[in-house]
Amino acid sequence: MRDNQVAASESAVDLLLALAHSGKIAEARLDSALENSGLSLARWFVLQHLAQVGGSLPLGQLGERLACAKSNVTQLVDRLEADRLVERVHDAGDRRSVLAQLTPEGRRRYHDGLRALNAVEEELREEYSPEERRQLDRLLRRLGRHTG
Amino acid sequence: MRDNQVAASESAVDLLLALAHSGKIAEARLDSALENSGLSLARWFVLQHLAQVGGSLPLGQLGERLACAKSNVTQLVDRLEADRLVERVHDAGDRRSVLAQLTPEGRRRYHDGLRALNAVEEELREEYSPEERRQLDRLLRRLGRHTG
DNA sequence: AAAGATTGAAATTTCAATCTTG
DNA sequence: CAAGATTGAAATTTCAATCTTT
Repeated sequence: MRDNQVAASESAVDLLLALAHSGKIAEARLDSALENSGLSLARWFVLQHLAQVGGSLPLGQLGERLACAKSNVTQLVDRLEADRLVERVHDAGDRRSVLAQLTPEGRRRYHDGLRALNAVEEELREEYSPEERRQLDRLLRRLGRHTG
Repeated sequence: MRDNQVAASESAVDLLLALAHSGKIAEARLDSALENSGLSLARWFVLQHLAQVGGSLPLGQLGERLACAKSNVTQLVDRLEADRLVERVHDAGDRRSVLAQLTPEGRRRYHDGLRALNAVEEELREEYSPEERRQLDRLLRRLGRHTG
Protein backbone atom coordinates (compact mmCIF):
# COMPACT_ATOMS: atom_id res chain seq x y z
CA MET A 1 0.00 0.00 0.00
CA ARG A 2 1.97 2.91 -1.25
CA ASP A 3 0.96 5.83 0.95
CA ASN A 4 4.06 7.89 0.60
CA GLN A 5 3.40 8.52 -3.02
CA VAL A 6 1.79 11.95 -2.81
CA ALA A 7 4.90 14.03 -3.07
CA ALA A 8 5.79 15.64 -6.37
CA SER A 9 3.46 17.45 -8.72
CA GLU A 10 2.80 14.82 -11.33
CA SER A 11 -0.93 15.12 -10.83
CA ALA A 12 -3.06 18.19 -11.12
CA VAL A 13 -4.63 17.49 -7.76
CA ASP A 14 -1.28 17.93 -6.08
CA LEU A 15 -1.17 21.32 -7.66
CA LEU A 16 -4.54 22.26 -6.20
CA LEU A 17 -3.41 20.97 -2.83
CA ALA A 18 -0.24 23.02 -3.05
CA LEU A 19 -2.32 26.05 -4.01
CA ALA A 20 -4.63 25.57 -1.04
CA HIS A 21 -1.68 25.23 1.31
CA SER A 22 0.19 28.21 -0.10
CA GLY A 23 -2.99 30.22 0.16
CA LYS A 24 -3.22 29.43 3.84
CA ILE A 25 0.34 30.54 4.41
CA ALA A 26 -0.22 33.74 2.46
CA GLU A 27 -3.38 34.48 4.40
CA ALA A 28 -1.65 34.00 7.71
CA ARG A 29 1.09 36.42 6.74
CA LEU A 30 -1.28 39.05 5.46
CA ASP A 31 -3.47 38.71 8.51
CA SER A 32 -0.59 39.21 10.89
CA ALA A 33 0.60 42.17 8.84
CA LEU A 34 -2.80 43.79 9.37
CA GLU A 35 -2.82 42.99 13.07
CA ASN A 36 -2.06 46.52 14.25
CA SER A 37 -4.37 48.24 11.81
CA GLY A 38 -7.51 46.81 13.40
CA LEU A 39 -8.58 45.03 10.23
CA SER A 40 -8.84 41.36 9.44
CA LEU A 41 -7.81 40.25 5.97
CA ALA A 42 -11.42 39.49 5.12
CA ARG A 43 -12.50 42.99 6.08
CA TRP A 44 -9.62 44.61 4.25
CA PHE A 45 -10.48 42.59 1.13
CA VAL A 46 -13.94 44.14 1.15
CA LEU A 47 -12.48 47.64 1.36
CA GLN A 48 -10.02 46.80 -1.39
CA HIS A 49 -12.63 45.57 -3.83
CA LEU A 50 -14.78 48.62 -3.19
CA ALA A 51 -11.80 50.92 -3.65
CA GLN A 52 -10.82 49.14 -6.84
CA VAL A 53 -14.13 49.76 -8.52
CA GLY A 54 -14.35 53.35 -7.38
CA GLY A 55 -16.31 53.12 -4.14
CA SER A 56 -19.41 50.92 -4.25
CA LEU A 57 -20.63 47.53 -5.36
CA PRO A 58 -23.81 45.43 -4.97
CA LEU A 59 -23.44 42.86 -2.20
CA GLY A 60 -23.91 40.02 -4.64
CA GLN A 61 -21.04 41.10 -6.85
CA LEU A 62 -18.93 41.60 -3.77
CA GLY A 63 -19.58 37.99 -2.85
CA GLU A 64 -18.47 36.78 -6.26
CA ARG A 65 -15.25 38.74 -6.11
CA LEU A 66 -14.51 37.57 -2.59
CA ALA A 67 -15.37 33.98 -3.50
CA CYS A 68 -17.52 33.50 -0.43
CA ALA A 69 -21.16 32.82 0.45
CA LYS A 70 -23.51 35.76 0.06
CA SER A 71 -24.74 35.46 3.62
CA ASN A 72 -21.17 36.01 4.67
CA VAL A 73 -21.07 39.24 2.70
CA THR A 74 -24.15 40.43 4.56
CA GLN A 75 -22.49 39.88 7.92
CA LEU A 76 -19.13 41.20 6.80
CA VAL A 77 -20.82 44.41 5.68
CA ASP A 78 -22.78 44.49 8.94
CA ARG A 79 -19.54 44.65 10.91
CA LEU A 80 -17.92 47.14 8.56
CA GLU A 81 -21.00 49.31 8.75
CA ALA A 82 -20.90 49.16 12.53
CA ASP A 83 -17.37 50.55 12.32
CA ARG A 84 -18.46 53.25 9.85
CA LEU A 85 -16.07 52.00 7.18
CA VAL A 86 -18.86 51.13 4.78
CA GLU A 87 -22.44 52.29 4.26
CA ARG A 88 -25.42 50.51 2.76
CA VAL A 89 -27.00 52.46 -0.07
CA HIS A 90 -30.21 51.59 -1.90
CA ASP A 91 -29.77 50.91 -5.58
CA ALA A 92 -31.88 53.38 -7.52
CA GLY A 93 -32.17 51.11 -10.54
CA ASP A 94 -33.17 47.88 -8.77
CA ARG A 95 -34.78 48.03 -5.37
CA ARG A 96 -33.83 44.44 -4.58
CA SER A 97 -30.18 45.38 -4.74
CA VAL A 98 -28.15 46.94 -1.95
CA LEU A 99 -24.84 48.67 -2.54
CA ALA A 100 -21.94 48.63 -0.13
CA GLN A 101 -20.30 52.03 -0.32
CA LEU A 102 -16.92 53.05 1.03
CA THR A 103 -17.01 55.92 3.54
CA PRO A 104 -14.16 58.47 3.72
CA GLU A 105 -12.99 56.74 6.88
CA GLY A 106 -13.18 53.39 5.09
CA ARG A 107 -11.01 54.73 2.33
CA ARG A 108 -8.44 55.90 4.86
CA ARG A 109 -8.43 52.54 6.59
CA TYR A 110 -8.02 50.81 3.25
CA HIS A 111 -4.89 52.85 2.60
CA ASP A 112 -3.64 52.26 6.13
CA GLY A 113 -4.05 48.54 5.59
CA LEU A 114 -2.30 48.71 2.25
CA ARG A 115 0.66 50.41 3.90
CA ALA A 116 0.79 47.73 6.58
CA LEU A 117 0.66 45.03 3.94
CA ASN A 118 3.43 46.58 1.92
CA ALA A 119 5.63 46.28 4.97
CA VAL A 120 5.83 42.53 4.46
CA GLU A 121 7.37 42.97 1.05
CA GLU A 122 10.91 42.47 2.23
CA GLU A 123 10.10 38.98 3.41
CA LEU A 124 8.98 37.94 -0.02
CA ARG A 125 11.92 39.58 -1.71
CA GLU A 126 14.12 36.93 -0.16
CA GLU A 127 11.99 34.17 -1.56
CA TYR A 128 11.29 35.26 -5.09
CA SER A 129 13.09 37.28 -7.70
CA PRO A 130 11.05 39.91 -9.57
CA GLU A 131 10.98 37.64 -12.60
CA GLU A 132 9.70 34.74 -10.53
CA ARG A 133 7.06 36.96 -8.97
CA ARG A 134 5.78 37.93 -12.39
CA GLN A 135 5.79 34.34 -13.50
CA LEU A 136 3.95 33.10 -10.42
CA ASP A 137 1.43 35.89 -10.59
CA ARG A 138 0.73 35.21 -14.25
CA LEU A 139 0.07 31.54 -13.53
CA LEU A 140 -2.15 32.25 -10.55
CA ARG A 141 -4.36 34.60 -12.49
CA ARG A 142 -5.20 31.84 -14.90
CA LEU A 143 -6.87 29.83 -12.16
CA GLY A 144 -10.60 30.15 -12.00
CA ARG A 145 -11.09 31.04 -15.62
CA HIS A 146 -12.84 27.83 -16.57
CA THR A 147 -14.94 26.69 -13.66
CA GLY A 148 -14.17 29.28 -10.98
CA MET B 1 -6.39 59.40 -5.14
CA ARG B 2 -5.33 56.45 -7.22
CA ASP B 3 -7.35 53.54 -5.97
CA ASN B 4 -7.43 51.51 -9.13
CA GLN B 5 -3.76 50.84 -8.96
CA VAL B 6 -3.78 47.38 -7.41
CA ALA B 7 -3.81 45.31 -10.54
CA ALA B 8 -0.55 43.85 -11.79
CA SER B 9 2.09 42.12 -9.74
CA GLU B 10 4.70 44.79 -9.33
CA SER B 11 4.57 44.46 -5.57
CA ALA B 12 5.12 41.39 -3.46
CA VAL B 13 1.94 42.12 -1.57
CA ASP B 14 -0.10 41.70 -4.71
CA LEU B 15 1.48 38.32 -5.08
CA LEU B 16 0.46 37.30 -1.57
CA LEU B 17 -3.04 38.57 -2.25
CA ALA B 18 -3.18 36.55 -5.45
CA LEU B 19 -1.94 33.51 -3.56
CA ALA B 20 -4.61 33.92 -0.90
CA HIS B 21 -7.31 34.27 -3.52
CA SER B 22 -6.10 31.33 -5.60
CA GLY B 23 -5.93 29.28 -2.44
CA LYS B 24 -9.59 30.01 -1.76
CA ILE B 25 -10.56 28.93 -5.24
CA ALA B 26 -8.52 25.76 -4.97
CA GLU B 27 -10.05 24.96 -1.59
CA ALA B 28 -13.55 25.40 -2.91
CA ARG B 29 -12.89 23.02 -5.78
CA LEU B 30 -11.30 20.38 -3.63
CA ASP B 31 -14.05 20.66 -1.05
CA SER B 32 -16.75 20.14 -3.63
CA ALA B 33 -14.83 17.23 -5.10
CA LEU B 34 -14.91 15.56 -1.68
CA GLU B 35 -18.59 16.30 -1.18
CA ASN B 36 -19.79 12.77 -1.85
CA SER B 37 -17.07 11.06 0.14
CA GLY B 38 -18.28 12.45 3.45
CA LEU B 39 -15.01 14.25 4.15
CA SER B 40 -14.25 17.93 4.35
CA LEU B 41 -10.97 19.11 2.91
CA ALA B 42 -9.68 19.86 6.41
CA ARG B 43 -10.45 16.33 7.53
CA TRP B 44 -8.94 14.76 4.45
CA PHE B 45 -5.80 16.82 4.96
CA VAL B 46 -5.37 15.26 8.38
CA LEU B 47 -5.69 11.77 6.91
CA GLN B 48 -3.28 12.68 4.15
CA HIS B 49 -0.56 13.93 6.46
CA LEU B 50 -0.88 10.85 8.63
CA ALA B 51 -0.75 8.58 5.59
CA GLN B 52 2.27 10.43 4.24
CA VAL B 53 4.35 9.80 7.35
CA GLY B 54 3.30 6.20 7.65
CA GLY B 55 0.32 6.35 10.00
CA SER B 56 0.78 8.52 13.10
CA LEU B 57 1.96 11.94 14.20
CA PRO B 58 1.92 14.00 17.44
CA LEU B 59 -0.92 16.51 17.43
CA GLY B 60 1.51 19.39 17.63
CA GLN B 61 3.39 18.39 14.51
CA LEU B 62 0.08 17.84 12.76
CA GLY B 63 -0.83 21.43 13.56
CA GLU B 64 2.41 22.71 12.08
CA ARG B 65 1.91 20.77 8.87
CA LEU B 66 -1.69 21.90 8.56
CA ALA B 67 -0.74 25.48 9.35
CA CYS B 68 -3.56 25.88 11.87
CA ALA B 69 -4.01 26.52 15.59
CA LYS B 70 -3.29 23.58 17.85
CA SER B 71 -6.71 23.81 19.48
CA ASN B 72 -8.15 23.25 16.05
CA VAL B 73 -6.15 20.06 15.68
CA THR B 74 -7.60 18.81 18.94
CA GLN B 75 -11.15 19.31 17.72
CA LEU B 76 -10.40 18.03 14.23
CA VAL B 77 -9.03 14.84 15.72
CA ASP B 78 -12.03 14.66 18.06
CA ARG B 79 -14.37 14.52 15.09
CA LEU B 80 -12.19 12.08 13.17
CA GLU B 81 -11.96 9.87 16.24
CA ALA B 82 -15.74 9.95 16.59
CA ASP B 83 -15.93 8.60 13.04
CA ARG B 84 -13.28 5.94 13.82
CA LEU B 85 -10.95 7.26 11.12
CA VAL B 86 -8.24 8.15 13.62
CA GLU B 87 -7.28 6.98 17.10
CA ARG B 88 -5.46 8.77 19.90
CA VAL B 89 -2.41 6.86 21.11
CA HIS B 90 -0.21 7.75 24.07
CA ASP B 91 3.38 8.50 23.21
CA ALA B 92 5.62 6.07 25.05
CA GLY B 93 8.60 8.40 25.03
CA ASP B 94 6.91 11.60 26.24
CA ARG B 95 3.73 11.35 28.24
CA ARG B 96 2.75 14.92 27.43
CA SER B 97 2.48 14.01 23.78
CA VAL B 98 -0.52 12.41 22.07
CA LEU B 99 -0.29 10.71 18.71
CA ALA B 100 -3.04 10.72 16.11
CA GLN B 101 -3.00 7.34 14.41
CA LEU B 102 -4.75 6.32 11.23
CA THR B 103 -7.18 3.40 11.58
CA PRO B 104 -7.65 0.88 8.75
CA GLU B 105 -10.96 2.58 7.98
CA GLY B 106 -9.21 5.95 8.00
CA ARG B 107 -6.71 4.66 5.51
CA ARG B 108 -9.51 3.48 3.24
CA ARG B 109 -11.28 6.81 3.48
CA TYR B 110 -8.06 8.61 2.68
CA HIS B 111 -7.75 6.61 -0.52
CA ASP B 112 -11.43 7.16 -1.32
CA GLY B 113 -10.90 10.87 -0.94
CA LEU B 114 -7.80 10.77 -3.09
CA ARG B 115 -9.76 9.08 -5.84
CA ALA B 116 -12.48 11.73 -5.63
CA LEU B 117 -9.87 14.47 -5.77
CA ASN B 118 -8.18 12.96 -8.78
CA ALA B 119 -11.47 13.24 -10.59
CA VAL B 120 -11.05 17.01 -10.75
CA GLU B 121 -7.84 16.62 -12.68
CA GLU B 122 -9.43 17.07 -16.05
CA GLU B 123 -10.60 20.53 -15.13
CA LEU B 124 -7.08 21.65 -14.41
CA ARG B 125 -5.72 20.03 -17.51
CA GLU B 126 -7.59 22.60 -19.55
CA GLU B 127 -6.05 25.43 -17.61
CA TYR B 128 -2.39 24.48 -17.39
CA SER B 129 0.04 22.58 -19.54
CA PRO B 130 2.22 19.97 -17.82
CA GLU B 131 5.17 22.32 -18.06
CA GLU B 132 3.19 25.13 -16.46
CA ARG B 133 2.02 22.82 -13.70
CA ARG B 134 5.60 21.90 -12.89
CA GLN B 135 6.62 25.54 -12.93
CA LEU B 136 3.77 26.65 -10.71
CA ASP B 137 4.32 23.82 -8.28
CA ARG B 138 8.02 24.58 -8.01
CA LEU B 139 7.31 28.21 -7.20
CA LEU B 140 4.64 27.40 -4.64
CA ARG B 141 6.89 25.06 -2.73
CA ARG B 142 9.35 27.87 -2.16
CA LEU B 143 6.81 29.79 -0.12
CA GLY B 144 7.15 29.43 3.60
CA ARG B 145 10.81 28.56 3.59
CA HIS B 146 11.98 31.75 5.26
CA THR B 147 9.34 32.82 7.73
CA GLY B 148 6.76 30.03 7.32
C1' DA C 1 -40.98 31.74 -10.55
C1' DA C 2 -36.15 34.05 -10.34
C1' DA C 3 -32.86 37.42 -8.33
C1' DG C 4 -30.98 39.87 -4.31
C1' DA C 5 -30.51 40.08 0.34
C1' DT C 6 -31.24 38.75 5.15
C1' DT C 7 -31.97 35.68 9.21
C1' DG C 8 -30.97 31.88 12.41
C1' DA C 9 -28.66 27.59 13.14
C1' DA C 10 -24.65 24.81 12.53
C1' DA C 11 -19.79 23.96 11.32
C1' DT C 12 -15.12 25.55 11.49
C1' DT C 13 -11.35 28.14 13.23
C1' DT C 14 -8.97 30.96 16.52
C1' DC C 15 -7.83 32.95 21.11
C1' DA C 16 -7.01 32.93 26.04
C1' DA C 17 -6.89 30.27 30.04
C1' DT C 18 -5.90 25.86 32.15
C1' DC C 19 -4.09 21.30 33.04
C1' DT C 20 -0.43 17.82 32.94
C1' DT C 21 4.22 16.43 32.24
C1' DG C 22 9.15 17.51 31.56
C1' DC D 1 9.02 27.75 34.21
C1' DA D 2 8.74 25.13 28.89
C1' DA D 3 6.14 22.11 26.10
C1' DG D 4 2.00 19.56 24.65
C1' DA D 5 -2.68 19.24 24.77
C1' DT D 6 -7.39 20.42 26.06
C1' DT D 7 -11.42 23.39 27.25
C1' DG D 8 -14.76 27.15 26.70
C1' DA D 9 -15.82 31.46 24.58
C1' DA D 10 -15.73 34.29 20.57
C1' DA D 11 -15.12 35.20 15.61
C1' DT D 12 -15.83 33.65 10.93
C1' DT D 13 -17.97 31.11 7.39
C1' DT D 14 -21.49 28.29 5.37
C1' DC D 15 -26.18 26.28 4.72
C1' DA D 16 -31.17 26.28 4.50
C1' DA D 17 -35.17 28.89 4.89
C1' DT D 18 -37.41 33.30 4.27
C1' DC D 19 -38.56 37.92 2.67
C1' DT D 20 -38.92 41.51 -0.87
C1' DT D 21 -38.75 42.97 -5.54
C1' DT D 22 -38.70 41.87 -10.52
